[in-house]
Amino acid sequence: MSAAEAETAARMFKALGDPVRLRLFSAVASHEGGEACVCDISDVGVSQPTVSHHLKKLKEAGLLTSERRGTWVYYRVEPSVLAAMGQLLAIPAAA
Amino acid sequence: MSAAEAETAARMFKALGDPVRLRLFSAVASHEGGEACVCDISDVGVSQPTVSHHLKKLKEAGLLTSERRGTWVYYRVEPSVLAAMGQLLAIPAAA
DNA sequence: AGGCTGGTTCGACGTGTGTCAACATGGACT
DNA sequence: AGTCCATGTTGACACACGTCGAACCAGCCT
Repeated sequence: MSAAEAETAARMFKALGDPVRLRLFSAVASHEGGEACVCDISDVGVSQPTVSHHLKKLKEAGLLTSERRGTWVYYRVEPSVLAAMGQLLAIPAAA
Repeated sequence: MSAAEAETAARMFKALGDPVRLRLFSAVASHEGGEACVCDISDVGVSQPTVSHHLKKLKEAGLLTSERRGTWVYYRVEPSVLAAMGQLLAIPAAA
C-alpha cells in the first residue's frame, strides 16, 4: 500500500473515528430512503452547532452528500466510498 | 446504534485513521503467514520509536496482537474484529 | 560478564480536534 | 416587510495526537 493510497483511505477511516460522527453516519444510513434531515438525527448528546460541524467533516471526507430542500437539509450516504472501505477490510480478512 | 457501541467501534476506525497505522496494518495483514516482525514493516517513513508507538495503538484498539519470539516481536491481525468492522460498513451499503 | 541488536518507554514540543456560545444565513409564512 | 425557525459559520478554549531524541529493557553472541 502506497503512501498516497494510505493518505486517502485514512481520511475516510478518520472521519468515522469519532463516536458522534459514527452515530450520525449510522443514523443517516439506516434512515428510511437512505437520507435524513438534520432535525431527525441531531439527538446524539451534543449541541446543534457541533452536529453541523461533524456533518461537514463527513461531507469533506466524501462519505455524505448534502442537499437543501426548502427549509431542511438532507444528508445521504455515498455508497461507492463505503464499498471501497469494505473492500479494504475484506482483503486482509480473507488472507 | 447506541452510544456505547459507537464508542467501541469508533476506537477501531480511529486506529486506522492515520496513514502510518493504515500502512502498518496493511503490511502485517498482507505479510506471509499473516504475521510480521517489526523489522520487516518499519520502513514507512517515520522513526522506529514512532512505529512502535503506532503498533501499540493498534494493539490497544484490538486490531493486532503481539508475541515475542526470541529477539524479534511478531504482530498478527485479529480477524474477528476485522469482520465486525466490515459488517458495520456492509449493512448501510446494502440498504 | 560484557557488548550488540531489536523494541519499548519517557519526556517534550507543535499541531490537530472536539466542543461550545454567539452570531450570521436562508428560506417559509403572515 | 418582517418575523420565526432550521442550519451553518466563527472564534476561542482545552485536550488529545503524532513525532522525535534519549534513555531504557530483553535476548543473542563471543
